[in-house]
Parts: sequence; structure tokens; C-alpha cells
Amino acid sequence: MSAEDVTLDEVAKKAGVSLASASRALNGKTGVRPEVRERIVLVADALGYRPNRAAKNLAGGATSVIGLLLGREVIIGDIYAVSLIQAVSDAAKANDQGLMLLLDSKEPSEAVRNLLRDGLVDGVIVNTVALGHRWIEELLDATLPTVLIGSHPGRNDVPSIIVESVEASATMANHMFDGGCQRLAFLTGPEKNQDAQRRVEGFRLAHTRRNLPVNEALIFKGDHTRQTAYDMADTILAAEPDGVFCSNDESALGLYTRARQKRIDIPDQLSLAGFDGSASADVGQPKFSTIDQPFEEVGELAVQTLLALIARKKVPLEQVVNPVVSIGDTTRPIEVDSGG
Amino acid sequence: MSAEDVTLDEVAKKAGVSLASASRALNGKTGVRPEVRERIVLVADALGYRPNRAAKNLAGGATSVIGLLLGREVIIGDIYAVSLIQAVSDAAKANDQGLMLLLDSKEPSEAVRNLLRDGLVDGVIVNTVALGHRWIEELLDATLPTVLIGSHPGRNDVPSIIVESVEASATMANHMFDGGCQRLAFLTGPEKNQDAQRRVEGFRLAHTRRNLPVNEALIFKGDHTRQTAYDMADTILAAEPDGVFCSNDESALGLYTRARQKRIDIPDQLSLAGFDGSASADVGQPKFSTIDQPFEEVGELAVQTLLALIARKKVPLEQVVNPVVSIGDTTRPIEVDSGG
DNA sequence: CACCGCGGTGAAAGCGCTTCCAGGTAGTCG
DNA sequence: CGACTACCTGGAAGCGCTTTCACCGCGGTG
Repeated sequence: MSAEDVTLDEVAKKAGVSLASASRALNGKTGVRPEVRERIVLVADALGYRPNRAAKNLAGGATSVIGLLLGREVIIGDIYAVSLIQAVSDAAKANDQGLMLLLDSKEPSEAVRNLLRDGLVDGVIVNTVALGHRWIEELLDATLPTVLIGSHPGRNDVPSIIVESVEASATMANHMFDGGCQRLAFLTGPEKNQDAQRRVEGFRLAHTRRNLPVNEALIFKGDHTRQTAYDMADTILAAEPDGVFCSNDESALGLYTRARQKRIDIPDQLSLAGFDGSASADVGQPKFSTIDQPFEEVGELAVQTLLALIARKKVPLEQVVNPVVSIGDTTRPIEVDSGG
Repeated sequence: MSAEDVTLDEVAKKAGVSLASASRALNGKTGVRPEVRERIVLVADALGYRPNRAAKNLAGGATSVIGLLLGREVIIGDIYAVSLIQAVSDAAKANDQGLMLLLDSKEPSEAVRNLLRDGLVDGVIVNTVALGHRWIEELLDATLPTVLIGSHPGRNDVPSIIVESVEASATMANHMFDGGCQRLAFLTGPEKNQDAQRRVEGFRLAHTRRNLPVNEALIFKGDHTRQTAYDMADTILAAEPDGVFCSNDESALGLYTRARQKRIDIPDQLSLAGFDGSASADVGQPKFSTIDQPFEEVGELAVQTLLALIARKKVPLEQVVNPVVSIGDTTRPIEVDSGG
């Protein structure tokens, strides 16, 4: 029951104005006397008026629904996906927007493309590692307002929210050096993942700053999964590193598990660090040294940017968000060079 | 560019029929000669026609968008949420439906309610532990087609997809008894969670069937989180159980972690089982004895049921899906009573 | 004091689709 | 062979909203 289905028309009638004026008043457009506008708004509130989004959309307005497109690679694995979805969902809700979820599941198919084109969303936020899928490219080339989370090769024409990873990674690597690491290894993520690339970059940068050569033999190719890290652990440990900086927390966890099985003490024998800030979800394990993703900030910024884009405002092509380096118990504290 | 914005009108013209016929043909309604229908469909395909969902909706049709409403409790924690979202998303896509995600995040607020009423979704699938929130009740009482995942107290008027948990749990408990457990404990989930209730029920049932009394002192109240299980581990272990059946995998993992720290051998000294089938995501740990949630089936069934409901077809009030008991390495195998 | 311009206002035209209804044609029964 | 039914088919109305456009009365100008 309750006051459902109140139409603009009813509001207009009740307020003693025309449909047109009511529309103008409620949409904050000019051309309505302040006192009239106020009256209309009051009536609308009293009646519990809710504009029909479909109609609004049809008539050329916006649906107030945004899409969130996640690539398959993003979904699998850790809590990254949940955190991101939650962050974007919260941001969307805070801005009174609906959230249409599009998971690039089994079949990229036309489904996604279609749904986006069906006029149900005003714009879309994309987070997928592997750009280059034809359909995603099509999407980006379409007229639909789009915001990317993460940077992507060859697409600097689309507004992106990127997490500054180079400096953060360099800081972490530096911290590990400070802890006394002499043979610091790095376990990378997927090659296509730009963010992962930045993390290695930071790792290298830390070397440069200390005038240390990068030992390429200590850079191992991982894929951000716990399993792979676990499987590669023996190989990595065989290189006798005294610290491993993993491109993400999942990898760090995989490595950690294996190291523990081999009774390697962490951090005394091996410093371990990750990236994402998700390892802490694992109970009964030490607090990992990691870099916390600023999910909320990213989600909010992505939504804001998208809305601005939809409103045809100018938006920066690249917005950088800083993650927080969080030192836990898996890396050795800074060595006090007891030369005093 | 490409052929965007093809309207029904254009299709009709190109096919040499009226708008009305085109609509009928494309919607599988009666009243169109087969050959004409075919021609229309062909033309539509050729033109890459995509109905505008907003218009469709406005005109009284369906939006082909369904909502998925997840309670906050469901989100946090393990992979349950991701798995479910993924399953429902896949099912939705398979049925050419859009998926509107509604997470009951920080503020239940009016946002959710509004979005649902704005006419953007044809129906909604709800999975939240804590029914009883006023807005959810309102939602259920509204005219919007709704399907519940999981059973809920006091709401047997809404079609639900429930996972049969009693028998599965009983089977698992029985298996643990077979493995020689004499003091089998149970770690429960949240009280409000009906599913969790069923799991204890199954545990009790297994006793009944063996004419064993249930030792109430061995039933511990948990909350499905890893942390709590970990924290309670010492208390539980102090009761000297030779097996613990946890209401979910997260709990089992928490308990496992602590048990290992105390150098308790699993399964020799302690049998451990969970529920959900998510523990396997943890690498480097034994394969847990657990009960695999039939996510895909649940997702598909929920979507199908919702669609049927939207189409005003009769749907069963309760549909039961069977999970699969999966025996891993954390429970002792059946004792061969060497009496041969 | 007649005239122009301007902001406020309402009537009406769609947005793209579904569906009711009337008209037309073919098939069927008496 | 005429009248009826059954089925196709196209015209047109309308879903709830935005927006153009013409209109109104006002104050300001020459």
C-alpha cells in the first residue's frame, strides 16, 4: 500500500502548477519562482514522490544507475573483489545511484555489451586487468561515460583512478633493506597487470636509490595467486633470499605457508611483505607487512568522477590515490647499526 | 559508431511490417505468421537491434533486470559472498538479465528501498541472515517479486531456495563417528542464521540415529568468523573433544590454525569438519572435510524462480538443493573394526 | 504612454516501447 | 454459396518524464 506510484502529474496538480513546472522545480532547473519551487518540493515530499527512473531515462534524463564491470581475473582469489565491490557500492549509494554489476564471467559474450547499451546505466566503472578484450575496447570506444580503475596500456584517453604503487613499493623495499636484507627477492604478478608492473618498478627504484644493482635472478614471475606462490616457494627459497617482497598479499600468504612448513622463521630468517592489505583477514597469522589499498577512496573517487563525466564536466584523465604502507611483523624492524 | 540506437520502428519499416507486429514478433507473442516473424527476427538481427529497456519498462514490459540484495553479515568474511554473487551473476547473464547489486552496507537507509521501487528491477533475490530489518520486511511485503535464498523465520510466504543442511550435517557427523569420535563437539554459527540452526540439528540427528545422547557441554556458540573460532579454540579444546564439527569452513579454519599452533595432530588427535566448501581456497593446508555449497545450482534456481514469479507463474514456496558432503583429510577415515 | 524584453508558466510534443482495438483476409460450417 | 469464426495485421493510445515553444504579464526604455 503506502504512497506508491505517485506521479509527477499528481504532485503538479496538488501543488497547483503544471507538469512542466513541477519537473523544473524538482530537477533544480531555472525558471521557477523560489516560493513556487518550495511549495512543489514540499508537496512532493509529502506525497512521497519518487520519479520513475525508466521514464526519466526515456525522456532523456539519467537513470542514476552506474555499472561496475569487473574482469574475471579480478574476481577470483582474494578479498580484493569484495572490498572493491563494497567500496563502489557504498559510494554509489551515498550518491543515490544504483549499481549494476557486470562480472565478466564465463562468457564475455555480448551480454555485457548489450546490457550497457540497453540504456540502463549512465556510465560504467571498469576494473579489469586484461584490457584488450575486444568487447571492452568496444565499450571504451562507445559513447558511454567510462572510468577505469587502474591504469591500462594504450588507453590514456579514458579517465582513470590509479593507485600510486611505485613509491609505496619503493618504500616497502627500502624498509626491508633497512631491516638488513642483503638478498631481497621479488615475486611478480601477472605481466599484463599494469599495477603489478608498477610494484616491481618500485622495487627496482629502491635499489637505484641505494645504488644497488638489481639482481634479476631474484625476480620471480608469479601470478598473484596463493597457489602459485606456494608452488614456487621452494624454487624461490632455493635462491636463498633473506627477504621476499610479493606483488600482492595472496602471494605472500602462499609463500608464508610454505616457509612455515619448512620451519623457516619469519621475519628472522626471511622478511616477507605483500601488497593489498588483505592478508590481515587471515587469523592466527602474524600481522603482515603490506600496503593497504585505499578501497574506499578509490570507490568514492571513481563514482564521483563518473558522475562528473556523466554531467559533462571536465575530469582529470588520471587521478592518483595513495595507498598506506603498513609495517607488520613479517619484516625485520630497522636495524640499529650499533655503531654508537 | 556501428549500428547503435536501432529502434523497433526502423526494424519494422525495414521488414515491411507495422511497429505492433514487430513488437509481437520479437517478444514471442502470438498473432504473427511464422514466416513474418522469422523475417522480422532476421531483420532485427541484421540491424543489431536492441530493445531499449527503459522504454520497454515504461510501456509496461519488464526491464530484464533483477536485483540481488545481500545483507551485511553475508558480505563480510569468506568467499561465500563472492561465490554467490558470481553464481547469481552467471545465472542472470545466462537468462539475459541484468543484475543490480544491493549491498546492505553502512546505511540500510531508504536508498535500497527507493532503488527497488524506482522501477528499475523486475524482482529481487535476497540473501540476508537477519530478516527482521524493517526495510527488508517492507520489501517483502511490497508487490515486488522476491525470492529468498535460505530459509527465514516467520516468512514462509516468500518463495525460498534452501540448501538442505540437516541431512548433510548428519551425514558428516555420522562420518566422524565412524572415524571413531567418542567426544564429538559442535561449533555453532549465529543464532539468527536459520541455516546454521539446521546444521546443529543435523548434528543432533546423527546422535539420535545412533542412540547417543547429545552432550550439550560440547556444543559451543560461535559466529561463523574465523577470528571467533580461533579465539574460542582454547576453550573448546579444553573440553577435550576428539572431533569438532564446525558450522562453517571459516570457523573450521580458525580452529585448525590454533590446533596446529598447539601441535595437535589433525585428524589423528582431532577430527575437524566444516561447511561451505570454501576452506579449499586456502593453499598449503590439508583438504578439509566439508560440505560443498551448491552455489551454481542455488544461483540458477533463484534466478529461474524469480523469473517465473515475474512471469506470474506458479512457483513452489520452497525448493531444496542438496549440498555435497566432501570428505577430506581433516577427519579420520572409517575405522575398520578389526574384528575379522 | 506605447513598445520591447525578460523571466515565469503551461500546453504539447515526443523518448521507444507494449497493447488494445478495429479492420481485413482466409478458412469453415451449414 | 453466404455467413461466421479465427487469425493477422496496422493504427493509435499511453507509460511518466523532459523539454521546446508560445504565451503571459511585468518593469524598463524612448
